[in-house]
Amino acid sequence: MVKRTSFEGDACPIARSLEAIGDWWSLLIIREALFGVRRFGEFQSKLGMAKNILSARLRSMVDHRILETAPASDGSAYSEYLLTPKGRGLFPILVALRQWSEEFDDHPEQITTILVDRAKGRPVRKLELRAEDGRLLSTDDTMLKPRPAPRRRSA
Amino acid sequence: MVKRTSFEGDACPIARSLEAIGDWWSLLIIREALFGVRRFGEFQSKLGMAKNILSARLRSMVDHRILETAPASDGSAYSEYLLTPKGRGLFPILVALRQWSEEFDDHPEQITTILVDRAKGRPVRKLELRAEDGRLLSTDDTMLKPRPAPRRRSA
DNA sequence: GCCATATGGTTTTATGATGCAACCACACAA
DNA sequence: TTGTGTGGTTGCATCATAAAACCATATGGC
Repeated sequence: MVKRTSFEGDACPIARSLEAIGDWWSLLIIREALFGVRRFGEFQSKLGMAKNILSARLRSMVDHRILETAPASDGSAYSEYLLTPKGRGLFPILVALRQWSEEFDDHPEQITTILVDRAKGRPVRKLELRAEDGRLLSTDDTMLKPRPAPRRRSA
Repeated sequence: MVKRTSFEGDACPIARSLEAIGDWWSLLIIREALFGVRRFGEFQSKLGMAKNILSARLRSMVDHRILETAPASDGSAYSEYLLTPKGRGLFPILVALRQWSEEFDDHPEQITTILVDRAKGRPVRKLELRAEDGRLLSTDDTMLKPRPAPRRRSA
């Protein structure tokens, strides 16, 4: 078998996320969905991707409960693709990708949009990772610990 | 030509990030690199991936200045792969992927590690997106604005 | 020095994934 | 009835990936 290796049973949560949205198009579909895109044709025209691939990705994300189909709001007989809470939970990942590009891209002048605070219209801050007590953490301030086994019922 | 569509010239910073690290393996390689892995063989054995693919990914990330090669620290005649600042800047993306899995995965009991604050050994908080004035922002509190054109020299 | 073995890759070959175009199904309008 | 637009599915060519074989360079024993 020469199939693409699956991360499905992997213990690493990063690998598990990539299993769901780590392909070439999924996050861009989510980006559009967060902007309010719902219809197949609208995804297809905005992203310029092949229709069969879009179809496969939408189906996969519905299977992963990132999207759900709804019976169409404008009366037409087709279905719409809406984000679930799990799908909206991808927002920080998109922000992190955006900010990495903004900070390190070799041609930042080609980036034409800014993410702003809707209330004030001012750019957002960089994503912050904090400790329980509120201290800002950088990479070196963190480490991985084995998770305590979930106790089954009582002790 | 039927090649995989490139996001290279895309104006969207998310697409630009995915162009560099949006493939199946790159982020897992970065994850290992953040843990201190430096050598080809070590990446290969820890990730269990094909050596040719690893070779191609390492080369690609060196091209993108995410990794850099160094002449080996332990005396052996081979080279090591070290993260650049741009590479270490991917850390928030990995944290975001991890936290999404922790929050929404269907089988969270399969996740065996926790990201903790090194100083206290306590789990970190969720990534926070804040406005300039410090307000916590959720998806709906944000929007995209066109970026003002970078002025060339004077006005 | 000479052979065995480990490390660090590259090459070869087979298959899965992707891209494009063509096709089908249905709704609606003329 | 025909035409048009939307929402897909199917076929086929090409690309990317996986697995294994292969090669080059150390390193170690003798």
